[in-house]
Amino acid sequence: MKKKRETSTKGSPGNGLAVLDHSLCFAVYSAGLAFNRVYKPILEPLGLTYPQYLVMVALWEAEGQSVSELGEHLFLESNTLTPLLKRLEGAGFVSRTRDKTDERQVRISLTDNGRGLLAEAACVPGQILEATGLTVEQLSQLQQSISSLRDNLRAAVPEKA
Amino acid sequence: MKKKRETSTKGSPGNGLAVLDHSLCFAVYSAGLAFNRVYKPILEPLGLTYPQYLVMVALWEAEGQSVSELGEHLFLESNTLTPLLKRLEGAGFVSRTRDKTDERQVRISLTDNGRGLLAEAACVPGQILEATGLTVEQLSQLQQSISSLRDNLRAAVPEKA
DNA sequence: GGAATATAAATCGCACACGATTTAATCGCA
DNA sequence: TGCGATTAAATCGTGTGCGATTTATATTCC
Repeated sequence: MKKKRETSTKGSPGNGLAVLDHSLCFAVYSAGLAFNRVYKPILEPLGLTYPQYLVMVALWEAEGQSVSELGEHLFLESNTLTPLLKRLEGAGFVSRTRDKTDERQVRISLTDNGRGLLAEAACVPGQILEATGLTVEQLSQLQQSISSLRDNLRAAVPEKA
Repeated sequence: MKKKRETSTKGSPGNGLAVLDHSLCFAVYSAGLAFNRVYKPILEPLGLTYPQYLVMVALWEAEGQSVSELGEHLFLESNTLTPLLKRLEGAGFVSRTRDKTDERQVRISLTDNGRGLLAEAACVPGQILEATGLTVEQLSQLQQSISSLRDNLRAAVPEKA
């Protein structure tokens, strides 16, 4: 009798798949933790956490984004970003001002300190690349695969709007 | 003049690499968030968060692990696990008892409810697999790449012990 | 123009992660 | 045997993530 192979992947675990895709989720989860631990000592001298660093990267690319726009880039919402941005403001890296033409929106600008931090952060990517132990080609390929996975996952969750 | 290729990847960003490896970190980060959002509505009926589910999976595989042993499997420490395990205990899924032969260790056992949850969770992996939109082959390959990346990253951080 | 609706941030509560410290138990070794 | 060193959990404080709600502003549409 040959091994049964379901035509649909939906439902019905119980073959060896459970461990496998636990493993993908867990791999992503634990890789995220590991990245955090690599970034922490590197970002600490700059006075940034990793999520704060991501926000700064986004702002170095495009200053003056609203909270929502930042959220679209980072896949975060105001309930996460607002307190984070207030900490960045408290640290003197950004300023938060209501949009004159739409007072509902808060525009995030860089302070001189915030812009200056870019130079200090210049050495960060190289250190991270080093820690990954990957070639640039592997890194690029993996980035594409994971981004694509992320987009699939996002598409699988009903829109919250 | 042919393109210069540093013999050492250390330091020296400024070429196009910065964006690239931001992107790998960010891909992992945002894929982790996305997985969480997929898991949340699936695990909610079971009364578990994703980290709690990981702990339960580890315990379904091997009951009676100490907090440290769980931590080695999940790459977490007691400062994270202790409160999480207390919540699982409060929910009636596990019991925490001091090891008789070494009272420093706390052994985590499953309650009948905790063991019974395995049957209810049987449908979870299939739903997650579905959400990834990947074939089993892609999934397996990606899992290996990311796990390997994680191990590289972990090796790059000095041991805390 | 004004009430109902929609939208953008902010707020609140809960559950992770994790550095740093504390508490309790065991081990090592003279 | 006993005491310093080591180890295992737990505790504490800070910073995310996020569901749910609230507040303030803008839009819609009659």
